[in-house]
Amino acid sequence: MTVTPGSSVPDLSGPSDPSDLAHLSNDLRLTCMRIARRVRFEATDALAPHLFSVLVRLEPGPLTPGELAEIERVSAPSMTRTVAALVGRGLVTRAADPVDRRQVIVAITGEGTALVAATRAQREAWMASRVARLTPGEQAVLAEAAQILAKVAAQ
Amino acid sequence: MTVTPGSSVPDLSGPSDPSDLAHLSNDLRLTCMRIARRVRFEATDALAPHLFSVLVRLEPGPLTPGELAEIERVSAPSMTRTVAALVGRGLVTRAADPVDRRQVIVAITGEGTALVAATRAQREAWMASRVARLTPGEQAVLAEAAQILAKVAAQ
DNA sequence: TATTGTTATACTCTATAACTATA
DNA sequence: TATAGTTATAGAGTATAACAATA
Repeated sequence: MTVTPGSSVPDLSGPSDPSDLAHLSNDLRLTCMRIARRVRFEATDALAPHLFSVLVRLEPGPLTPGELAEIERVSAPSMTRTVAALVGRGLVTRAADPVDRRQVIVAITGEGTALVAATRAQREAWMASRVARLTPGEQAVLAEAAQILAKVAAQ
Repeated sequence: MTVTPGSSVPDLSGPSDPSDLAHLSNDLRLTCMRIARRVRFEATDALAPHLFSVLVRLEPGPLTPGELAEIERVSAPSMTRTVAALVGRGLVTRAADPVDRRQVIVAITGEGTALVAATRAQREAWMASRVARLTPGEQAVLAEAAQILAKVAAQ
């Protein structure tokens, strides 16, 4: 590695050879997967992953079952069941579309929004408590890295 | 944020108030989860997640079904099925323990090892191709960040 | 009698195919 | 005739409870 381990001052010349680059990308990948796993694991998820995922999709606004099935990449019958489960828990509502009555409008309820917020808060608390223990210098590096990683994820 | 967005030189004073810290930890968490998701999604996994996970556990050495069930946090009957599926694909072998004949020794095969290696290479390639597009300065920041994040994950 | 692992049975989530209602 | 969604049925995965083999 061309970067000194443990130093808080990054070597801005960056990795000098392909081997370093391979190590870096692999370390990053593994670390991100571990953190994601820990975050998911620590949270006492009150809802199964597929139900929670749909709930999050509905936060910006109502969608039809067909749209949800496409976004979540599951079949239409699967989404019918998933929506039914969420309706049964009072987390979403189903309503007939007034214009095209073949369609159904699925919308998140106040209870659903609250559940998503609570889960987010729980996951955020896990991460925040760990980041808070780092030195200001380390936090600054992570602040930089967060923006770079966001670009990587968006590619 | 006290850190200039887009700058390649981190502000080593770090976030100055709790709100920044909350934002940072949340950004990091979301970004890590997105990258983990993308990596898993992009890889054309030839094996279901639970099968792959067991295979990885067996890489260091053979284990019994009971040990695997505890590590993977599933029931013993579930592990019986999982091991049977892996045996059916030729990825692991089952053998009676010569000492305690109640026990079964599950070991990864050459084919199993090759499959794990191929999947790893695929996942690494996805990440490496994206990291390679970054500037040397950005890569240097990520190299620093990878070490800090590893500490966070290990906590 | 305790332990290791398997078989029996049931529940959940998934899918494809067939069906209903609407356009 | 085409489209949106649901119901019918089947295939994996999970679990608990009952069982067989071994210590």
